[in-house]
Amino acid sequence: MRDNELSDIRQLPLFRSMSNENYATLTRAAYDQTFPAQVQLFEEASGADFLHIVMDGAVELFAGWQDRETTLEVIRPVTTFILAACITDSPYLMSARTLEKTRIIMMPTVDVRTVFDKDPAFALAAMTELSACYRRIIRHAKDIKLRNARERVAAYLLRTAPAEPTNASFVLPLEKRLLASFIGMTPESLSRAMRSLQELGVKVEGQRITIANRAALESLAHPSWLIDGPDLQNSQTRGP
Amino acid sequence: MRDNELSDIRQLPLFRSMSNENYATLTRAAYDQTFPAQVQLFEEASGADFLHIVMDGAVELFAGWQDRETTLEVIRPVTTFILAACITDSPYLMSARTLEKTRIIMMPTVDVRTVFDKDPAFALAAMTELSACYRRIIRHAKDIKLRNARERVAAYLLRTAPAEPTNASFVLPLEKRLLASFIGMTPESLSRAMRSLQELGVKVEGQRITIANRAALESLAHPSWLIDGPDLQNSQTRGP
DNA sequence: CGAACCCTTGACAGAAATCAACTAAGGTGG
DNA sequence: CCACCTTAGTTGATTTCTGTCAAGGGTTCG
Repeated sequence: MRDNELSDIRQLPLFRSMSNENYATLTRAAYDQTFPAQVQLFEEASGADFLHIVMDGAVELFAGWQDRETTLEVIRPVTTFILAACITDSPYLMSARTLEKTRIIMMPTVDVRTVFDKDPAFALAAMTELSACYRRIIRHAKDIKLRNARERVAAYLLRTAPAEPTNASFVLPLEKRLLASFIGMTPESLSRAMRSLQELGVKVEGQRITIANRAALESLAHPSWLIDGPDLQNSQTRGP
Repeated sequence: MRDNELSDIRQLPLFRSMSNENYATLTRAAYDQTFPAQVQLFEEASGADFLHIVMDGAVELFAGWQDRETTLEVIRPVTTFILAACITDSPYLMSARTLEKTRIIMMPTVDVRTVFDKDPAFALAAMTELSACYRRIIRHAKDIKLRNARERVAAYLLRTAPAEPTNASFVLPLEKRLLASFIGMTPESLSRAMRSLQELGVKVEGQRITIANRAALESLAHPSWLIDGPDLQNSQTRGP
């Protein structure tokens, strides 16, 4: 890897506090590759040989069953993914594909485990990272199990919209068909849900969304910090 | 805590390989309590003050939103829970209640974090444990998002049924209303789903289930190691 | 015995998926 | 530059699935 990339990664919470020596071990055998869009990086059930880090672009983590498929997560820079499979040396439970042109650092899992064993700072950072992943997917499960389709769309819009200015418009960071898969519905249902939200002051112009009446949307979605995550400002509802 | 309990816990993967000294630190301030059924141990959004370990009985992890509620997990002995909230010192994302008379060890999270920082063996064990939790909830999300209600019930029966003898009967480890909540449906829907599975050779007599035709059930549920977990023997379907 | 509570069943309503058709936008190649 | 093709998105009609509401049976337990 080139030096400037090295320093980029070095700043990540996962690597920030570890020793230089161990960091060198990790990066020595790492690959840095740029993939075009729609490339499958790995397939569920295959062995976890690398810890992946998205430096640029976007990666979809998805899973299939029979002829169905669902998106579990979309990874954006700068973030690691599949840490859990790495640590336990287990097969992936999800497949990964690039959504756009994407640059990825791949570190051999053997190195990750080696360094994990001898660098307490890295161990702590890895644990923190994995805890965050765990809590994210718990939230996702709650979103799916507790809210209906329309409520999920409303909540997604609220947590995706910029906090300031309050009623600003923004562009969906995901293709609608992908968003539909992520929040557990068909593209048709998403389209209809968005349409129905127009009566609550949501304007939809292609990828651009304008929330004219945040309060109305909130009274439907009841955004909660316990489901929508810490990034969402308007999360008064802390209790059930 | 009494000595015999200490040795019980000591055998857990999480504590097995750590030093005696650090183990002593962890257990010194730990509580050992036995609760009756239907006691709420903690509520989502509250601070994670203790790492919990179920020694006996069963604990439900659930979450509420508006007037709805869903079960995320049922913990049975001997297992820890809410490690992630412990490590990150964040509020719980789930509430917990006992399902029956339950004995629980509670270790102050401050001690857990202290020991985590200085005992690499414990750090590794904790990471392994958390990875397993992460992968379990990923599987749960896949189950919910990829299968419909009837398929989820069929898959649950297959993964709960003893592997040998093939067509033995068994008793559901969960109340049906709880099972329904766990696999994301209403009790009424579960009841109907079970009824409809009778034509596939499933006998339902109260809590006792008999699978007369495993193959028929499998052709509906398509059990997969990637969703139903490593405990399920009949998980040929490794690919999508 | 009565009071809960779990489970089941039936009737119904509502939600969401499916199937199909159509539009619009973007890219390709003649 | 335009015709063509592909694909995302939308819309409508319809079916399927699932939740809701209501009632009744059975069990447990005080």
